[in-house]
Amino acid sequence: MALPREYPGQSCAMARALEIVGERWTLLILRDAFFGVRRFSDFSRHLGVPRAVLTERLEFLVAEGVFDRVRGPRGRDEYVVTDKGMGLWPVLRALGAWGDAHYSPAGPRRTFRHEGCGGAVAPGGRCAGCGAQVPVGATVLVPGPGYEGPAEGDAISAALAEPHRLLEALP
Amino acid sequence: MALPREYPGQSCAMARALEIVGERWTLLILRDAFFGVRRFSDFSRHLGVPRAVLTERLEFLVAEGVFDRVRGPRGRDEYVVTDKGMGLWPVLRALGAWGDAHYSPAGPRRTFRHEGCGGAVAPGGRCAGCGAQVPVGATVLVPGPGYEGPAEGDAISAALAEPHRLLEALP
DNA sequence: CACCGATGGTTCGGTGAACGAACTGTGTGC
DNA sequence: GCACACAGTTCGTTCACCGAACCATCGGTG
Repeated sequence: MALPREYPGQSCAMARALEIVGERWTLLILRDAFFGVRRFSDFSRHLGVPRAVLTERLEFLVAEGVFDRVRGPRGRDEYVVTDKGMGLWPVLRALGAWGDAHYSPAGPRRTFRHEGCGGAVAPGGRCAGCGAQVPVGATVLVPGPGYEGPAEGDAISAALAEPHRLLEALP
Repeated sequence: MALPREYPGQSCAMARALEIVGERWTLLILRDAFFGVRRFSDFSRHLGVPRAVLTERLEFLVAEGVFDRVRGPRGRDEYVVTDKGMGLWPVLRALGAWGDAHYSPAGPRRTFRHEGCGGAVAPGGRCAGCGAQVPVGATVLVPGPGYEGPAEGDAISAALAEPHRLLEALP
């Protein structure tokens, strides 16, 4: 049988992309990585994904060149987004924009601003202030009006609630 | 236990969106719908998805307001994308752009053009010809240099190979 | 009218993935 | 040496996906 991640017979770029990032948890792992999460246990704690699944997903994403596994300080492995992985930011941004538009009556839970200029970054990546196309690394994540506060006793979601640049490692 | 489609504890717009469209097959069903597929048997034949799964997905997407179920000609049910569903086009477009960039060495398999103007539509939705933001319904799907031809004996993929407007019912 | 094929499903047994809890190994810091 | 955090692995259970077969309805055709 075809592997469950495959979509046999679909010679389509969207299907091909979904074979890489379409499995359960994968896009949320990637979202956390954009938000600055890098370590196995931080992904695990913040997402609540079974550890075996997390191992398998990280392994696969490294093999596909979406993540790099690097030795961080104190001998800990860190998973960082590659250039290829950064190409997936528009996908996550579009998903978030749709989710906010239809399931956040109080307004967006997170907003994105152009570092320096400070203008709001539209889902397409354009800055409403200066009109520039903002690269992922120059985007600052700021809680929006619909933000509901961090989960109880979760250091990761508390750190995510502070404004910070995308892809920058959390403290 | 939490329903399998859920991501418990994630108060995030992306997670919320993935609870709607993150299950296996859902985004491919939606892609086909944008390309003009509307009937149960056409989805089934073209995607090869198990019929029980297709039933469940269509039902759920109708309940969530992504599809409308309407009585088509000759008493057949048709599933058409709602305004809310159209909001997901940027997600699919971004996925396809990433898939093309990294897994289509011969160039994109499909391209998108601005109806009338004829300019290429960028993943963000802007027309390279006239600079306008192109609505989904004014986008024309055209096979690109990486297109590999329709699957053998598949009337649906043959119809998809002809240039046509998005969301317009196939012949 | 009886028949027939297409449509739009439902049912059902088998299989593989996800789940969660427990366990293991490995590298620091004290 | 010892404790602890980190980064997994193992394992039994549960659940969704799979594919094949079955069923009801509708529209035409003889």
